Amino acid sequence: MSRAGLDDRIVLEAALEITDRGGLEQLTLVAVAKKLGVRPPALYNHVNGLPDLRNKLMIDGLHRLKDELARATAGQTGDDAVWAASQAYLAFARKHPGLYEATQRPQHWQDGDVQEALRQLMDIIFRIVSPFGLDEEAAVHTVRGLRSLLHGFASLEGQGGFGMPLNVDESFRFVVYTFLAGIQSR
Amino acid sequence: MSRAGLDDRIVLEAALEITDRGGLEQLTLVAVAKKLGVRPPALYNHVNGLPDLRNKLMIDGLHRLKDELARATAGQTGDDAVWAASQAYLAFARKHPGLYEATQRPQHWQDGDVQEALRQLMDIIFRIVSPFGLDEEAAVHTVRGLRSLLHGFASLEGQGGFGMPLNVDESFRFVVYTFLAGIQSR
DNA sequence: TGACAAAACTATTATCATTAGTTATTTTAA
DNA sequence: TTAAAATAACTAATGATAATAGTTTTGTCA
Repeated sequence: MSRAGLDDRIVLEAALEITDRGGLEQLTLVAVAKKLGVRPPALYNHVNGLPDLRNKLMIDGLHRLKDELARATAGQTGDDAVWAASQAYLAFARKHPGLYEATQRPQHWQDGDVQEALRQLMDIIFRIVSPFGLDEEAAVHTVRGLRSLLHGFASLEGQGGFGMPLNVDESFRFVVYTFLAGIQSR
Repeated sequence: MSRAGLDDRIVLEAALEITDRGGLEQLTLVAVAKKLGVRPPALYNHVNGLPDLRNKLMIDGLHRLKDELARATAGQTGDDAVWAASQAYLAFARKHPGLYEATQRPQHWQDGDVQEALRQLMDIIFRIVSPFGLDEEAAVHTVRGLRSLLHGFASLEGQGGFGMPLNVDESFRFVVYTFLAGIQSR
């Protein structure tokens, strides 16, 4: 029988690779087990079924995204910070399409760990817009707008939704700075 | 045996209701068959398997969305047209969460009917921003931004992603007009 | 070294999509 | 009006997947 020496982390890592390669739909226990050279039931020693695996993937993705945003914006402020965060956000979605997709699945938002990961992510975004000196309501609106813009762009691009033959990076810059200009003009 | 009197349209309608009620994940042939009082294989007389059904749902959703946008913006221009289209877009995503979700699945974007439906949808959005007198590149950037904003907002809201206790409709107005203000300031 | 916990296994059940082959019902055309 | 063809449904069977139960092997530690 010779143990495979699995581990929660190893299982998650395998799930991540499968998901980034083929999308969240490709993530099955059979696929993970095959990748790890093990029979599907063996995974239940490390993960509580497929929904739990998806959930862990979501939490992992949220933490990674938060870390990327924190790193990218360290020491920056104002428009620069927003632009740095935007670039980091899109880069993350591009580098980890499956993980990013997993991050956007609301199935388990009642889960405590998910909520905590989300809270930390939101914290960072609020901190990024705080130098704009907006009142509390406007700050919430602005954060919602920024999230919408970033998620919408990443999501559409990931789906191949931008068909026109025009550089996508330029569009991204245009779009983020347009939104920033709109904020300034209020 | 007494025929059930099915029909492509009836099957699609049943699929739509199931999807809007429980999300795209809930759409199974078993569920559709049960709803129609029929055994699953009977559906193959009207639909070429589950992928085809999802595809038809996508096309149907794109056409409906396009029609809503066209209707909402008829006779309007400038910021008013953008705002009217934005409201119609969000209203559609709210009224048909499952159908909207199906619309955003890129699985079959090589399908000719899907491309045609998308083209028509894009046509309308381009027509809406055309009065802004942007050059060709800026128009593409702007359309990409508007789509990102609308899709991102609809998607996040649909996932329950806006947790703060602040009116979501106000945020939507704020966000759309902020983007518009950004366009003007360029 | 022997007991126990952990990790893997086999076997099984249930759900779903799909295909093959069959039967009943319409529709069409002679 | 009726026989043939097309259509719509069915039953049965297969294959993929998730999940559970029960068993066996492997480490670890007192």
